[in-house]
Amino acid sequence: MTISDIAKMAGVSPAAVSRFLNDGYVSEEKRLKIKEVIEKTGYVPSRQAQQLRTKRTKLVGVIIPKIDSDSISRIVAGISEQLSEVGYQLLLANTENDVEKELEYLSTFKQNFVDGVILIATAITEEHRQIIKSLKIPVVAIGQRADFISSIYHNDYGAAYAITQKILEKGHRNVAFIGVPEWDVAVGVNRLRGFKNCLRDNEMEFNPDWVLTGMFNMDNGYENTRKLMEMDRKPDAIFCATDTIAMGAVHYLNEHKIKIPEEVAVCGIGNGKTVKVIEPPLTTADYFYRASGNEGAKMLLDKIEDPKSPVLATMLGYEIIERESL
Amino acid sequence: MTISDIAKMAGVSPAAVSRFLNDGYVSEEKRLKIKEVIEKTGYVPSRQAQQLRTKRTKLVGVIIPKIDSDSISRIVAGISEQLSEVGYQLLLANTENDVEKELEYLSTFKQNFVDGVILIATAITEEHRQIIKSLKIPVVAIGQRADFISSIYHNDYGAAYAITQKILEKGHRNVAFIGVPEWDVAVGVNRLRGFKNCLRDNEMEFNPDWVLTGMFNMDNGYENTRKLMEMDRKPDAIFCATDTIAMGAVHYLNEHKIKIPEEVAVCGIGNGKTVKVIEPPLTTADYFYRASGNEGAKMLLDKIEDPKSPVLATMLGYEIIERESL
DNA sequence: TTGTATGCGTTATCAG
DNA sequence: CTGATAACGCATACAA
Repeated sequence: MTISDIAKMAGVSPAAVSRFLNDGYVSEEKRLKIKEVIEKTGYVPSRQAQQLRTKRTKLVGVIIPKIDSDSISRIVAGISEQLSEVGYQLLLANTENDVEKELEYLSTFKQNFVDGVILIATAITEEHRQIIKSLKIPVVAIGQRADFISSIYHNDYGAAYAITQKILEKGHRNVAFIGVPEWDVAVGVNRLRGFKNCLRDNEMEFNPDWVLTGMFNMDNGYENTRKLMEMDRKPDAIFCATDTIAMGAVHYLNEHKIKIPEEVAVCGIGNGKTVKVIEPPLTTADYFYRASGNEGAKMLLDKIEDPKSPVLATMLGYEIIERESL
Repeated sequence: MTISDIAKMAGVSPAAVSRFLNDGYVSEEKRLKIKEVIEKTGYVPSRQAQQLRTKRTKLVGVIIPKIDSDSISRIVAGISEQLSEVGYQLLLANTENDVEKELEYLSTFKQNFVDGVILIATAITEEHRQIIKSLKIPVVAIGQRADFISSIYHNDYGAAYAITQKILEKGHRNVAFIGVPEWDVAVGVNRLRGFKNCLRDNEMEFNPDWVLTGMFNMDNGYENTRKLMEMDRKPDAIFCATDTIAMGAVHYLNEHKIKIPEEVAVCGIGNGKTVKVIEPPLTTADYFYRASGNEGAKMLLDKIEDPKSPVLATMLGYEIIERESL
C-alpha cells in the first residue's frame, strides 16, 4: 500500500495525497475523498521512504551510562514524556559505564540516523568534544555542564554545601566524604567542593584522610565505610556523594550494629526511591531528575527545529529531604 | 558522500561497492581499491536508503511497563547485550503500566518500522492477541507465558512453592500473602498458586483473609502489611509476590518496631539489588533476569531470520537466596 | 490549487 | 566477475 495506490483510489495525484498528509494544501473536495480512502485502507506512510526524502528520522538517541539506576530512569522517563508528545521516539544506548562504548555510540549516531542526541554522561572529555563537534546533529548533555553544547545540570555545589551545613547544624564535627573520581566533574568535583567550602566557611577542620572515592555503586559505600570505621580516629558523620553509595554505607553500619545517626550520621544525594524505606530513612537532596529529562528534551527539540539557536546551560535546583539518618 | 562517489573514486561501479559492502563478491584487485577509498573517506552507507531497499531496519522494539524497575532494567540489559552483538539496536517504549499505551506502541511498530518486538508485559489479553496477530513482524514475550507467540518466562509457581516451603521449614505457621491482581498471570496467579499448593501439601491452614493484593510498588507492601498487623489474628510471616512489595512490608515493620524475622518473617521474589542492603537483608528468589533478556533476544533474532520457525516457550529456573529476613 | 517529473542512496536484476 | 539500470515510497520544484 503506497501513496500512489491511495492516489489512484481517490482519483487524485500522489502529490495531492502527500500534501494532504503534510502541509494540507488541498481543496476541501479532494481532502474528503483522500481522507476517506486513507481511513478505509488504514494506509500509513512508509517511514523509511520519508526518512530518505526528508533526512529526518524523528528519532532521538539517548546515551546512558547504565540502565539500572534510579536517577537515570527518572531522567529517561522525563525525556520520553516530552518526546512522545511531539511524535518523536527514543533510541536508548546503554554504555554500561564504558567510555569507549559511549564514544562508539556517539559515532554511530553520526550518520544522521537520529535527529539529535541526549548524552547523560559521567564525564565530558576532550575526546567527547572532538566527536560531538564532528556530528552534524545537535547534542544536549544532561547531568554535566558543558560549554560547547547545550546542557542541563544540577546544582551539585549548592546541594552538597547545603547538606554539609545541615550535618554541622546537627552538631556533627567530624565529617567524612565518600565520593567518586574527579573525571566526573558534577559528582566528583562539584559535590566535593561544596562539602569542603562549607567546612571552611564554618571554620571546621578538613581531614583529607576522610575523603575517599570509588565507583557509583553500593560497594563503594560499603568498603569505604569499613575503612573509615577501622581508622583510629573515626568520623561521626558520612556524606556520600550519591544515594547508591550511601546505601552501601548504611548497609555496613547496620551490619556492624553502629547506630545511625547516634554514632554515625549518613547523607546522600539523589532521593532514590529506595532510600526512604531503608532503616533509617536517608537524608538526601532531591534533584528533580524527571524535570531535567523534560528540559533536556525540550532543549534538543528546539535545537533540532533551529540548529543555530544559542548554546544554553540551565541549572536546576534541589531540595533537601530530611529524614532520620541525620 | 554516497556509494556513487566512492565508486567513482575507486574507478568501479556503484554495484561493485555495494557488493563489497554486502556479500563481498568482488575481485581481489577492486576489493583493495574500494577498501582504501572507503577508509580514506570514512564513508558509511545511509541507513535510510538501505532500509528503503531491504525493508529491514535492524531495530528491535522493546515494550516495557516501567523503566525504574530493577528486574526490567536487568532484562533490558540482557536484550541489549545480545542485540548489539549482531548490529541490532533497541528502541525502548515505556508504557508506564498503561495498557492503552502498550497496545498503542504495538500498533506503532506495525508499520514495519522495527524488525521485531519484545514485549515485557504484565498481562497478555485478548486485545494483545488481536494486535499481535495483525503484525507482520515477530513478537516475543518475556515474563509471561503465551501460547501464540514465543515466550520466555520464569518458574513462578516453583519459586513461590519453594519459598513457602522454606517459610514453613523455619517454623512459621501463619503465613500471609501480598500479591497483585489476577490479570497478571505470572505474578498474580502462578505465584499465589505456588503459595497455596505448598500450604495444602503441608496440610497447613489457608486463610483467605491473609491474601491481599495491590500494585507493583512499595505502597502495596506497606499498606497491606499495615492491614495485616491491625488484624485481631496476625500472621507470623508475609510472603510478598515481588521484592518491591516486600520492601514496603519491611518498611512498615521496621517503622513499627516489629522485629523481623522474630515476630514476622518477610520474603520476596526477584533479588533486586537493593534488597540485600536493607535491614534485615531479604530472603528472595533470583530469577536470572539478564539471562531471560538474552534468551528473549536470541529467540527474536531467530524468528527474524526464519519467520516460520516454531513457537517456543522457554521456562527459566530460579534460585532461592536465603538471608536474614526469614 | 493541481499534477508531473525528478531524485533521495541503496540493493537486486540481468545482460555482458 | 562486472556494470547499467530499475526499483524502493515518498516529497518537492516546477509547470500548468
